[in-house]
Amino acid sequence: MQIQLYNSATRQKEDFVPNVPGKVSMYTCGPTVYHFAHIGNLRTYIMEDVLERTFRYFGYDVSRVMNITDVGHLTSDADEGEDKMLKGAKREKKTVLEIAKFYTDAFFEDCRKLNIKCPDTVVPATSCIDEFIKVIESLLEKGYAYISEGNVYFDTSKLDKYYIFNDFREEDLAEGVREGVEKDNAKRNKTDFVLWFTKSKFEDQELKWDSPWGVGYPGWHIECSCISMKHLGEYLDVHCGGIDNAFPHHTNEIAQSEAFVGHKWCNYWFHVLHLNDASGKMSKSKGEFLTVSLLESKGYDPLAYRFFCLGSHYRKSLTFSYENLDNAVAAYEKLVARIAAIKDEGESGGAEAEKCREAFMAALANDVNTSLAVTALYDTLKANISGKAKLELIADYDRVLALDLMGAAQRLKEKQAKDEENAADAADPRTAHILEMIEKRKEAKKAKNYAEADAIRNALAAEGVTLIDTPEGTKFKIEG
RNA sequence: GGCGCCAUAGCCAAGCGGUAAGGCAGAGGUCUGCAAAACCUUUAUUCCCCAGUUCGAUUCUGGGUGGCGCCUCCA
Repeated sequence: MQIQLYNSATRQKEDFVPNVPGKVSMYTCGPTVYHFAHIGNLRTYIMEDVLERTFRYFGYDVSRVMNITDVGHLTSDADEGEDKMLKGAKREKKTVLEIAKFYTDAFFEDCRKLNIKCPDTVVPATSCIDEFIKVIESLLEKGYAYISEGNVYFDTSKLDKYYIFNDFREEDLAEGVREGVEKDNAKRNKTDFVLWFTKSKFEDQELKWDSPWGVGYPGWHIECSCISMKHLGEYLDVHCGGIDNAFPHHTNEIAQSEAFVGHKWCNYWFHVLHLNDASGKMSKSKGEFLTVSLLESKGYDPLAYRFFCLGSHYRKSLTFSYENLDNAVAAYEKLVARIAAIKDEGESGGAEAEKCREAFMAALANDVNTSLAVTALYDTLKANISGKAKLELIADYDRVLALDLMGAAQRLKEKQAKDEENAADAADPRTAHILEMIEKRKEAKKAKNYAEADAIRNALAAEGVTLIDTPEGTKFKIEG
């Protein structure tokens, strides 16, 4: 089955054809590690993870690279013109590299909880300074870059076509739109950007390296271009990132990478739209700082958040609210319970099962339509096939959805089995107590003293014990 | 100011020229003394508004309205 992907560079859905048959090279812009990631950042990583898993599901051999931005950059959330990394370091009285390490670990811990597969190759920007310098030197040699007031700039006027994702007109570009971003008079063109800084905007820039142009640090865009080319070569299949990076970051990456290699660099651009809250774009400094840990502390399973993300398409902005999350939680728990109730019996596979699988694949092949893929999962649950075939399919789908469906169902079944075991274990004092109450309630019911019966049920409920009346008698469930 | 994306039931959301998927919530039912759980049934004469193209438009075109994003380092 042919995968189709929307390509931001051409603004249309295209057949996905990799440079090397059967192999996909994939680059993902990673986090800037000066603070915890919020769940909006993580939405992008979840959807990129689904993309990678989709490629693998379709049999591609995927090489995926992600950078870690541990070189300081201008802060923009509540911008005070201070280096982000340094700001984090000051806040926590640690060195910049300690901060980077701490938040890199925290990022991958969040990923682990969300079942986001760690990319094959993760590269901190600070480990590639030599590569950055080499590429910048080459760009200077080729005439695509110039030195002005100590900094090295990329000369965008040397390009036939600079804008890729938006059709801006030069004169309409507003400079310094964001607070704290000042107009740089050393640039020849409005759109030129820094490849190497020697004059830090910040007095106390901490991380600096020697270079042919003096002690300084690399510009932001060069980092991704170099890391990608170093690990994935001159021809890249897919480049991913949040939509906010389309301009200027990805536009600049294309400019410098193609100027460097002298030919087209990346074929497909995969941009994930933002998670918003009621007031708009989520940020680290505005409103509640929504992290995975915060959700966990409120009792939410991180995978319920993943399920929430899967319910919508990556190219549509998504609005977060606790109401919406609760909706996803209820749906996720119900889904797991339905899977746990499936009996593993009957024939595996079959023509009908294959139809289900094809519907699931078709959803993914259609520009990673996760919402339809989830629908395909529900349809499989309802399909007229054996329990065994259903379980096989669900386990198979979960290679992409990564909702730990089988694991969660297994744990639910074990819990149910344990509850039954507890119910049978009259030697346990708590169980003995519950059984005694159930017996009393039974007698009250027999005597049609329903007020008494309900009082007993309520008393047990207050202890976290839920009674379930079944034709075979009263069973109970202990919370937690 | 410019550029881009989006608008479908109470909520989330798919579909994008042939007469509105799916999920959550709700309602009704089976079961129950009543609940809970489970299961079954059900829930948009209509897709922001106005024109146009068409035999036919939620889907295409034009014009509005509203929301969101980007415009030098936020995913």
